Amino acid sequence: MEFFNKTGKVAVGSRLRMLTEKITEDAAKIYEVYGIGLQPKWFPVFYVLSAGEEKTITAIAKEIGHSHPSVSKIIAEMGKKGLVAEQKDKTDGRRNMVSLTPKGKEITIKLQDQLLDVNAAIEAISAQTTHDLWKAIEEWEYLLEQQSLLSRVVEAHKKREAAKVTIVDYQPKYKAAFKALNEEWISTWFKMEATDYKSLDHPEEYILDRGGHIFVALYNDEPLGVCALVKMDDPDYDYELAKMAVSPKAQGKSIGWLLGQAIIEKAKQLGAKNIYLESNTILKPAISLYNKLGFKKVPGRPTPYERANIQMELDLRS
Amino acid sequence: MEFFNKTGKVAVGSRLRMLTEKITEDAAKIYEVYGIGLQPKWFPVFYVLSAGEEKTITAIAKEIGHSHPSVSKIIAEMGKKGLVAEQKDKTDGRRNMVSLTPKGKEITIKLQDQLLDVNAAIEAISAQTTHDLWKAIEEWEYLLEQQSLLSRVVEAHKKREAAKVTIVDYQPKYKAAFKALNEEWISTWFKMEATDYKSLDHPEEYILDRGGHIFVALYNDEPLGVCALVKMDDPDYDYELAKMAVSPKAQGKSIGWLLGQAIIEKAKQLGAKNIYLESNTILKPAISLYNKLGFKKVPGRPTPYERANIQMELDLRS
DNA sequence: TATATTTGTGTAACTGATTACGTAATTTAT
DNA sequence: ATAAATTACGTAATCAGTTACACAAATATA
Repeated sequence: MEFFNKTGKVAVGSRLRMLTEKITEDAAKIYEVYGIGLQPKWFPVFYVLSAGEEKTITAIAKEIGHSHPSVSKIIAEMGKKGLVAEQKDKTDGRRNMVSLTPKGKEITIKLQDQLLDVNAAIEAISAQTTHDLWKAIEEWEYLLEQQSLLSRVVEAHKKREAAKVTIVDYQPKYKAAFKALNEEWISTWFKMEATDYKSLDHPEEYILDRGGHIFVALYNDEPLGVCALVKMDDPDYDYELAKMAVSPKAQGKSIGWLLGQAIIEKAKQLGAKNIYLESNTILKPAISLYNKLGFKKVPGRPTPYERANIQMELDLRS
Repeated sequence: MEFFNKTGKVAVGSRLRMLTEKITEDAAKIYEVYGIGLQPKWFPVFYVLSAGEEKTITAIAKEIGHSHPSVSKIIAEMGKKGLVAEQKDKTDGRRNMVSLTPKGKEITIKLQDQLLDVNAAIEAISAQTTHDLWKAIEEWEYLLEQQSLLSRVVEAHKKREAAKVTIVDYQPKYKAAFKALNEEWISTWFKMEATDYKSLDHPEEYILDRGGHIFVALYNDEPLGVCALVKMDDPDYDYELAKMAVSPKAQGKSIGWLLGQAIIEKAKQLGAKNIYLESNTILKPAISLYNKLGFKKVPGRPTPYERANIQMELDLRS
């Protein structure tokens, strides 16, 4: 299919479907040629029953990977043709025990030849290919079980978006953004406190001039995230990670992560032995980000903020 | 899927279907996440239209490998959402020209990002596999186009059946079969002639004792085919292939082919320079077999048989 | 022991494709 | 110029699966 060369691999789904269709179409004809009176779609069910044991509908469904209504329907159809017998389980009234009838077993024998021939034909095709379809499917099944396609795509999206984000040093022109981004989340969850106004209205005096740093995350030259590294006057801690704020419209771009990384990098450059932070457990994504960055919870300390109910630290020496 | 390890490759169809399903299921979710308002099944249609040109329903169907009703339905759905516009062709009243609306074109741009991410995710999966699914599908598509699965299976069947056939030298116990098998086809198509009775009732005297040979094809020890190599008293020809007969219930076992091969082999051993035969053009499969064996039509010669209307020879020296 | 939860199954409705068929417009052949 | 064949396309029915839901039976829990 010329078409698929253009679209690229996004169309694996469509392409797989078409190959599947072609094969099942021929499968139907093959069953007809051998005149066994078995519908191709019955095959998986028939196959598991051919071992001889009685099985329940759900057990069959689980084994062949179909939904149970699908098996239920197939069994009904096969029953009509006299290939299977259904019987309620005596000890468990819910169970419908299914097994092959003598007529069904007869077909098992006839089917052997067909299976041999189909297998031979498929092996012959495989022998002519340099890429093994069977094994490739197996690998895909495994990998998709590890992580779904969806979450892989989301991951790819984040990675690509993150590449568009640049982290830069604070400049006076970002003053408004620094305040606005912080005010946005603070007033959403809590209310602005006096200490907030001090540092947000005067970042130069209260943060930079005292040996701190501020980073700004730009996306298309627009400041969508900010974060400060504040020098602390404390025997236990050198710096505090504070005023981390990311615009809600910039979700999924890893801005928080990139800002955190920049802050940690800067602290290391400054020879800090650790970083301290205060937050609130109501801010789940924030706490989860801090965890990912390596911060650990520590016992509470005095704080000027009402909203702080959790303290964390990152040890830079380990 | 454990199940597929048991069934062997007969179940490629089922297995492919399940992988396809898993992928398309996630595809649906992916479209949802990106919030583009495009249904996954619309993608192929959307894609070909995104080039910008107006296209007819059937042209799209052909390009993406769907049936035209499928495209017709998809276009109707997309039309309802205002993504495509339909317009009757002025010069050809049958044609329904379809193109993207401005709204549809807008989506094209939004879709770019999604395609990038999905492609990246799939490439990431591919990178982790040792067997390339994409290329494997391509190979299968190609090989199935060359020869359908059905005809490959039929071929495998013939080959397997042929392996069960053994060609043996004539023995007195096959005398009845030699006559019966020949009488069967002769009286079906023509009527038995005096010359027939001579050689069928007395094969030893009329064929073997005069330097000829008879081969019998056995299937499960049952004689289902016979053929004679008769010494000729003729300056042009050494031997005649005659009394070839295969039971109609033994179709698809290549018995004719195997007998023919044995006869030719024997003639070569005997140092014959050629083999002659007479037949009737009404016997299509026989003539086709003789052709496959290498016999060529030659001008008519005197013959004791009324039914002969074609003569052929095989040159063993070339 | 009474209640809640889980399990096994069947029915109904949906889905994304197909084939079959009908109709109208166009093209080809006589 | 007319008849026959082909082409474009829509509608209906079908197919092989699915999910959603209902209900009874069995099991777990308070």
